[in-house]
Amino acid sequence: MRRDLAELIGRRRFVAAEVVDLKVVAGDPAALVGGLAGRRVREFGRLGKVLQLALDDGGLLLLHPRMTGRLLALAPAEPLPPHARLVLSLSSGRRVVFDDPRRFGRVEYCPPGATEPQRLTCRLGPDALDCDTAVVAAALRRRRVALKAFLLDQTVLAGVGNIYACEILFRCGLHPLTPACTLRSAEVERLAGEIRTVLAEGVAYRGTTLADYRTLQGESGAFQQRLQVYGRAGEACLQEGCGGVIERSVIAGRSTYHCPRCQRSGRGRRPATG
DNA sequence: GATAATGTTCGATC
DNA sequence: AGATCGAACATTAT
Repeated sequence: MRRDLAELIGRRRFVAAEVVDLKVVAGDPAALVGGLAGRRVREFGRLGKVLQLALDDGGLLLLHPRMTGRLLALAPAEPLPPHARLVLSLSSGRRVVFDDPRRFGRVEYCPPGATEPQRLTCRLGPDALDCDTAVVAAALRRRRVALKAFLLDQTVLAGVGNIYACEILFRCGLHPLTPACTLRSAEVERLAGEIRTVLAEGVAYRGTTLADYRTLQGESGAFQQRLQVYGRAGEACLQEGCGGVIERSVIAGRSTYHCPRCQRSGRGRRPATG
């Protein structure tokens, strides 16, 4: 999303911002509208799942798409999509709309020199895409939580969501219930490596489109074709010669998928093997 | 009509 | 303090 947006917007100015649904703004909608007018983006950044646009006057525009939010580039005369929440008009005449059926997504405007903490990013740990193995190792050591919950905790590492958490643990051969602090050093290295690899692959495949996600140009991602466990409950494990059947469970309140034969480092909490 | 969904936050309870 | 759980948020699709 960050790369597509940087390409589309570039050095063009925002000529207007329209808040279609007040709920999308965390903070003051009028401040956002007034603060964006006439500004251009100095830097297109991102931390975890949050887009960070640094403006030329020191202001900041943050956006978190949550479950179903997406940014769409509109053709010149194209009508707004049915769930438009925010519309940004550019000096090129083009418009970018934040479309979000479930209305969980949020945008936040921070004026230049703001003293208040940024609501969308202030609790985030370091970014997961280029996470440092030593940082992951230190965080793992301190926590007894299930690995699945560990990966979803955005204060530890920012950016791993439910789909990628399942895929990362499968590739590591680690059971999702394994307590974080029990990993051996080889497993720690493997986990940190797969976090980086799986996320990079997700980016290369332009995301995972199960139903809602679209690129800025409205195209579906392709990583859903690469999923090995997510959403595959009852189906055969894809690992050559495994013969296991993918199971679904709920960990940290989220659907979790794993192969009971490939992922067995449960340290006593794994299901009976028979 | 019931269920589940790519995410986060808050309150209650251990 | 940490963890854990459920509920809440809101809408759509199956």
